[in-house]
Amino acid sequence: MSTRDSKQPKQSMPEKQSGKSWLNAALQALAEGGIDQVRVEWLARDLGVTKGSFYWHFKDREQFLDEVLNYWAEQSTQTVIGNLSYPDDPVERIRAVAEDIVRRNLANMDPHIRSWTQYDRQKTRVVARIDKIRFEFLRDLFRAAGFSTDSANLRAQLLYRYALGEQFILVREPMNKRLRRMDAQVDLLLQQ
Amino acid sequence: MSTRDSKQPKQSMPEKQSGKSWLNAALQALAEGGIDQVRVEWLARDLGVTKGSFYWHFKDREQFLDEVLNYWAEQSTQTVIGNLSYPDDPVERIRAVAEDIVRRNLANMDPHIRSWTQYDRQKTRVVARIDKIRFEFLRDLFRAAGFSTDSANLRAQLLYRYALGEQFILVREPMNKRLRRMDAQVDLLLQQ
DNA sequence: TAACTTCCATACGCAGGCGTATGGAAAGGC
DNA sequence: GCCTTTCCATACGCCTGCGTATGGAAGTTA
Repeated sequence: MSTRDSKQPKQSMPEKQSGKSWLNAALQALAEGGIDQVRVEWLARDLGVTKGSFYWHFKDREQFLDEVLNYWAEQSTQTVIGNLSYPDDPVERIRAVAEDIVRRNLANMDPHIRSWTQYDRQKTRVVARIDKIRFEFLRDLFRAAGFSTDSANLRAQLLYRYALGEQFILVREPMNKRLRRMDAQVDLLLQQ
Repeated sequence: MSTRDSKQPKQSMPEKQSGKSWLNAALQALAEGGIDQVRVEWLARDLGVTKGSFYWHFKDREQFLDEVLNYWAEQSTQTVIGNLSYPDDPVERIRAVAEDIVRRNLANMDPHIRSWTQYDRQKTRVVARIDKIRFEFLRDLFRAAGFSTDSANLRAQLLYRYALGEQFILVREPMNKRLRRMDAQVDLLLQQ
């Protein structure tokens, strides 16, 4: 799996142990200032170590960034599917998901990930895979709410891309107003 | 207006004359590979000249990029408002705009502009101004189509952000399929 | 305690991209 | 026909960030 061909460590998987802190630092830096801020020496300073550490854990910056994307993809699928301690009624689930989208707006990595990966075919495909998973999840919600496959597709696509677009727009409104608006928009999507 | 304090040229406004080619080259490079590809030496190579030209026309890269953004903003408002040789019926105008969004998807600068400006307050505000103009245009279309102000706001926001999100997603479908889908989605938005 | 592994510090070389200094060609003005 | 202005070429210095080489500290194993 790993490209590094050094001897296998004795314990189960200690490779990720300290490498993870680099990955987390990268995601944080990415969210704050874009991929341009993800520089090995800067991350090292953030982590209180030196480049020596980085180049022990990772081959080079390029491979590191690949791992960063995969790392995001992993915990991204986990979050979407894991966070589903949602209500039982499908309509209410749709509302809950929509509310989640609005609330987690600022904490969301999506716009940063997309802005970064937009110009790399490989990375674009990784993101597309995540999109597919999320879309199908949304579509199934609409189907469970009683919509036909075509109808559910339409609504899920509309909602998902709407949510994505939302994140790229500067919004100044207070949270409760945004939530009410989102609610009204979901109403629209729930019409037969 | 201009920050350069050299003597005023005799003719009306020749300053932009040759500077525009740099701005256009910048937009093209931006669309192809992101802001990272907008390097003065690379643009120079694209234009068949050297850096000497660049630093005659512009103070430095930073100010140049500011001008690039303003340049985009200008022709962006012109396009949105100028392209309105659209039909008379408001509903048909909405459809026409939606179709335009789908068709010009690839040619659109928006995702590249946003990916670039996302981490700069000043630039973000410039983009927000454009967003406002476009949104109000869309909202007025829905109002003209008979919707209340609130209702039109809702629908315009939904449509605009949907269109924005669309551009960040890798789409593999053929054009006519995408157009039909967009049509069905506009139907949804046009329900009372 | 000697050897080995793991993890990081230090120091350096190197390339790329920015900006500047300077000269020069072409095109008018007078 | 000179002088000025406009525009660009050439050449250079500099700084930043990447990667590498090497050593060393702490823990582990035998």
